[in-house]
Amino acid sequence: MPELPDLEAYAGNLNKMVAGSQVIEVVQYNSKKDALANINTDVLISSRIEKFERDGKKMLIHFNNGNTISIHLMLEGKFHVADDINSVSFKIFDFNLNGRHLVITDPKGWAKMELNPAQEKVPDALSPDFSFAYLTKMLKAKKSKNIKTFLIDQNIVRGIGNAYVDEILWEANISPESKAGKIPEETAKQLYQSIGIVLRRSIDEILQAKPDIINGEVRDFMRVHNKRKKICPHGYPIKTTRISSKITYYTDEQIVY
Amino acid sequence: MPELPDLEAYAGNLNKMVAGSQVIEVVQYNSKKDALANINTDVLISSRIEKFERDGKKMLIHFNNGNTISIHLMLEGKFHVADDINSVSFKIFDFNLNGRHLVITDPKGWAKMELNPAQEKVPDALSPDFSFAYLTKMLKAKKSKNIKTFLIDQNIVRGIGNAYVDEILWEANISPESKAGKIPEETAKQLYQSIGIVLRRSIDEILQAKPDIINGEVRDFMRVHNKRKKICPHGYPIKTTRISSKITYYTDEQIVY
DNA sequence: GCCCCAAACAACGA
DNA sequence: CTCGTTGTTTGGGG
Repeated sequence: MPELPDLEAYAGNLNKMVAGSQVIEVVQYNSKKDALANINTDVLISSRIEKFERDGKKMLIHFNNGNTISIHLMLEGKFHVADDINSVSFKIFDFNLNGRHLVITDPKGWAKMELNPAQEKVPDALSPDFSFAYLTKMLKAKKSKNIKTFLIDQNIVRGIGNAYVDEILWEANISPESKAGKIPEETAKQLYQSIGIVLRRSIDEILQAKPDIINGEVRDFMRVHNKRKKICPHGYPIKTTRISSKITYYTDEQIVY
Repeated sequence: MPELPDLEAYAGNLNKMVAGSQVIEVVQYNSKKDALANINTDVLISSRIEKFERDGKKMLIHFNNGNTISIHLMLEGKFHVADDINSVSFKIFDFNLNGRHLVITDPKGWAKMELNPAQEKVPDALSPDFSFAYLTKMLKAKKSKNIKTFLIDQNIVRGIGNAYVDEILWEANISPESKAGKIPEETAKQLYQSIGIVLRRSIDEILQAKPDIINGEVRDFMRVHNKRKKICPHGYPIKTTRISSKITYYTDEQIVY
């Protein structure tokens, strides 16, 4: 559920709340099969949390002894900071920070965690690696791919999901039915800028609505991917359809390439 | 272009015309790259043609020294029997039968020939291997596959192409939009019988129209896959659509499963 | 709303 | 109208 802007907001707040804390104990609640596989938690004991860093749709926790834990929340995973561990349901992982707890929950048990994950090869949507040259190269390489499935494909660019892609395509005035290879150079530039604008602006909008957010999603500010809105800011009625079986919000203003 | 019934008719006539003939010389016209690859024609010299046998959409020529040549005509390949080899265009292969010639032509150069091909594992549509039990097993195994693409898939059953599949599905009263897995047992029985009925009847109808046919296709007798017909024998208007980009003729009488 | 895998489908070339 | 190969989409499951 959380996409890049949500996770970025979580990271900032988790840094404020628990960075610097020492890990006293770690408990894995391995209710579901392969969640948290292969984690040797021994190496974390007594280390301190140095920093939370978002990477694509994953959260990285860097420890001061050089280790890193990556967490992908999938559909329903959540971070919590709690004094009383018993008050938290659906726990899958608990960092005991000497009294306080950083807890990861997931009713579905689909969240994925890894110790010292390999370096990612695909650029994060807000990293400098995601250049305009890279975008145009990939638009050509995947020319017959639908532009919406292109943007949410984590093997092309990491961090964008089904909600923000609709916002980005609306901002760029590109129909979600377009083919990647048919987008003209000028429009690709527009798209590239819209990705940065929408993602960065949304981080601000989330923090404005919920300054202390570490889980859940704020979605009220969304221009089109928004169940409650009937009309986009330009006055066009918001329509819905399905693209590769994903619910899609758009307007007729957006141009099909 | 030729499908099972066409090739079956060719085989009978070629047996009448040139079976027993001795091969004096063989010439490969290797204009296109990989047509006829790997054929050592030496082993054919001086052997006699024993028999033509259709197998799926291929023609097999069995020689009396134990060798077999297989020929897939693809879209535009053709058999010819000619006295004057120079009168034949687009030659790709010539069997000199001491004066007469058995010639294979193909303007596109796509036809494929093989010496002593491996035994096929997929049943031919008119062979006993293609049992009702096999059909129902495959309908289950490929349950989400479209029924038309199922029947023309040469990895499921060999011999049926885009023309005869429409005839078969019309005969069985099954819409070409159906999913393989949704066809009830009773209807599958109907389908199984229709395959045999349509294919065998068509061989007769072809030979009735052109008793000496060894190339080209007779299609006038077709019930629905027929450009000129507007109405099927049951009085329903014939409609056209595309299924996996193949032109498809059907009527609304046919039930969608 | 997530990701993965397998199977089905579509586009292209020979 | 043929068959392969390749890339993309779809559907099911965790």
